[in-house]
Amino acid sequence: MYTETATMGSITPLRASERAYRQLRGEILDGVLAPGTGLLEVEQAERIGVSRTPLREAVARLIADGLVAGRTGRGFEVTEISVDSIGELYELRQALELQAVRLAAERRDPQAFLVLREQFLTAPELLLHGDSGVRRYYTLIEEFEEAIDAAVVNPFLVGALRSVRTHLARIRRLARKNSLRLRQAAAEHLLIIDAIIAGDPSLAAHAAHVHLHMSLTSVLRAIEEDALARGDRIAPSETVYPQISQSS
Amino acid sequence: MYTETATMGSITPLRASERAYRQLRGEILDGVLAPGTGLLEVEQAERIGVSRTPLREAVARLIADGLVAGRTGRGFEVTEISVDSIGELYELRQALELQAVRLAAERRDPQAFLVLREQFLTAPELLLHGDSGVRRYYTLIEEFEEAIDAAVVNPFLVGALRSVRTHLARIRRLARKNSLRLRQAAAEHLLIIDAIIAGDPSLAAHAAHVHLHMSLTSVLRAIEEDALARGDRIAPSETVYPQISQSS
DNA sequence: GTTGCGGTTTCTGTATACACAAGACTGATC
DNA sequence: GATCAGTCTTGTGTATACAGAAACCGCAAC
Repeated sequence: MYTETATMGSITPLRASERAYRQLRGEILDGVLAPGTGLLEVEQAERIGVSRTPLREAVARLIADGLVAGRTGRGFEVTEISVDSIGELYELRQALELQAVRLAAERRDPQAFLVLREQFLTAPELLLHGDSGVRRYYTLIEEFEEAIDAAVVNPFLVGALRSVRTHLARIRRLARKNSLRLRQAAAEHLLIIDAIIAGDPSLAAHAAHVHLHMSLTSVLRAIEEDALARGDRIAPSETVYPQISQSS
Repeated sequence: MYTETATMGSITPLRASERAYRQLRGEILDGVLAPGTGLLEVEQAERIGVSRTPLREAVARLIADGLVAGRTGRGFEVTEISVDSIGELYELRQALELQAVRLAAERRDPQAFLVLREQFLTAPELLLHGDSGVRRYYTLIEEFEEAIDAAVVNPFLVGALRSVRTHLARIRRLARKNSLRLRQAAAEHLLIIDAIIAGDPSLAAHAAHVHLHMSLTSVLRAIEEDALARGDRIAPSETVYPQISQSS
């Protein structure tokens, strides 16, 4: 959004602030910088190899993204992800994605989604091919999201969606999905795509609603199982939807 | 969100970057800095009375808000508001506000909305009292929005709503509403409030949908009338929804 | 043992200086 | 007279220096 390098692939030396932003953002999304980690300006500036000025600009952008929060006195810290915040994020996600697929169904270029449809049909087979298949599947999801963005046109809505996807990327790391769930998800996506091709906004929205419900349920269950496997004590009454204290 | 001055009213000297941000933001929202205005760092830093470093931080936040866009070569500029972008903003607004009132109806504290209800009942009377009445009415709207935010709880959703409201503030300036429309709007708000009090999410969402539709129609008509009054040539076929070229 | 106060240290917030790049202007040549 | 090239101006991107403030540590008193 800042530096247009559309013509050629990042031949531009890239500004220091942009480098710092991308590196920090990447490290936060990959979990290298764990939630709650306290960061100091000088320390990070040295590590990344830029001076404090561009680093501060990068941090300002991360704060705007909601990936980092300014601490009162000392430095800044990577924001926490609580189970509550996952539910909250999905409430926003639902509002945005239902609207997005609705508009996409009204305005779509059928051709683009017909191509996507073919690819999603091969997903179950794809997911039998181990880790590389899973990666290929995730690129497919990205192409799907890009097709939606292109069909929706609306920059405000697309911007809000991008923000949500940033946080989703962090959550995905928390609960790596099993391949059974991924096959289900592919089928759910196929339904949404069919509705969009058919130009049926209402069906597209309802299919997306179903998908998001399944997705949230799966994520929460995976997190819960991870917690149990690590031996965290969870009271029996809370096993279905464990309530963890909320930051923010 | 940055500086907590909850205890006392802005006794804190306030950081230079924060001052620059608030001043620029205020001037953009009030239209003092018109859309399309080109801004230069040195020039603005001098005018506001801060050095370039905090000014750049302020501009970075404004860019994140979508109020300002970086120009390729020279400086930055206040973003344009096209008629298309108003429609697009309302598409996002609809997604967010319908979800918000839905959740508010589920989670609300009835007491807060009963108080609001009483106040909104007096709105038609209030709006007979000229300009001060109109200002009082707008504070009422703000209280309504705050009550929704409090009832929704969800920080992600509330954050997205705040962003939308920022852009709405600019649009309101473009098309100052007549008092007839404001009385209608008050009645529409009352319906939403009643639905929330009744704990009926679906009714609340539908009432909000109606309100937004009326609001958008009114805004577009007001802008069109302004354009005609200024003598702008609009082709007859475009009178209902004039299509103006889109920035962003 | 705990609590309060003061000194010290470290970190942020801001200003400023410097380097590099992109336009603009001027002069020369065709 | 027009066009191109070189220089010059101007503005951003970055580094760094300085000042003020907040946290930490130690000491002392209760």
